[in-house]
Amino acid sequence: MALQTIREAALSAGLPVKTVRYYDEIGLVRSSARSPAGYRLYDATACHKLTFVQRARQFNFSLDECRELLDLYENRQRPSREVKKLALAKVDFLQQRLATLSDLKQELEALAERCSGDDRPDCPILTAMAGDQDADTAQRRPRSKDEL
Amino acid sequence: MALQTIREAALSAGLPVKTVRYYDEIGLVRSSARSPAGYRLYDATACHKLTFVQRARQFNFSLDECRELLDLYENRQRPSREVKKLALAKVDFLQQRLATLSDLKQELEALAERCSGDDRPDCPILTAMAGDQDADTAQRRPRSKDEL
DNA sequence: CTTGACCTTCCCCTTACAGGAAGCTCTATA
DNA sequence: TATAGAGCTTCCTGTAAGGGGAAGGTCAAG
Repeated sequence: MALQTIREAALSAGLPVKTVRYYDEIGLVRSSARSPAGYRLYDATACHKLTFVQRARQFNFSLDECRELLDLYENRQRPSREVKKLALAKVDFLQQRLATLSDLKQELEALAERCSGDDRPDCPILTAMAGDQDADTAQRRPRSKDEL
Repeated sequence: MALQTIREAALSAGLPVKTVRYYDEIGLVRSSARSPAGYRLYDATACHKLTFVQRARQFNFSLDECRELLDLYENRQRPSREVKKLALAKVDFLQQRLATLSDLKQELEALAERCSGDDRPDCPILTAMAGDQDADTAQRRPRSKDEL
């Protein structure tokens, strides 16, 4: 298979051109060569890596994690243990996030349910946010690092 | 109640000082005054607003949404309808996120389960990301805007 | 009088790109 | 062969919501 332009490579991996250029720039997936005019060129291996990263991204892995996974994938000696570790860590992460979001949704749903949603101004949602009932609970739960 | 320094206000709202300064800077919650030396000073109302925003943030509202909620809260004429609309939109948003993350977690869990996780290098996780089975599915699902 | 805690502004860093400007290159068509 | 249009390049700016830290002013206590 011949070398591909950035557009073709991006298309085959299901990524925007800008993203592919970015991956090259940060050294995550380098273009395999440059044309005399300076155009990025991608061979089959590079295209493959782009696809790999695209999939890993769909599984919610960060670019740094993708880098690790690519390394593991490329290193034919790596033990599957390490990959599994990464995957399970991600599963844990997702589990946490799910629990938090689920709680959040329930609380918000409950508040919304008690709101008349008409022309009257009384609203339990605003009251809940304005009230001082658990001012120090907030202290103890200062917005976890892992956003969302 | 006397005016409070930024630290005291931050503490009472359960927010980092940097955050309170940031809210002032972007005009979300302005400090009510400045000391002769230029120190930010917060009165009870300002502190109240900080707490309000902190709570709204815990409910996953963006700063822009917090601004809207604050407006609604301050405007004694607003109909509760608008607040409810915002809340329900957020609930919808959370619902979407939950569904996506849940799917993701299940897929990843399934993959991890099939990985031996030992010294051998074969790993279905990496295989799944490297495989070409649904190269165009990726095309049709080009990473939704609503991240995570 | 000095130390240490607190405050100020200013600037860069983060994630993972998107949008756009200025300018070069390639191809197809008139 | 000239030119239009698509495609490529680099560079710059912006996003959300602050965090980290430098340089420097301020305040209360010992």
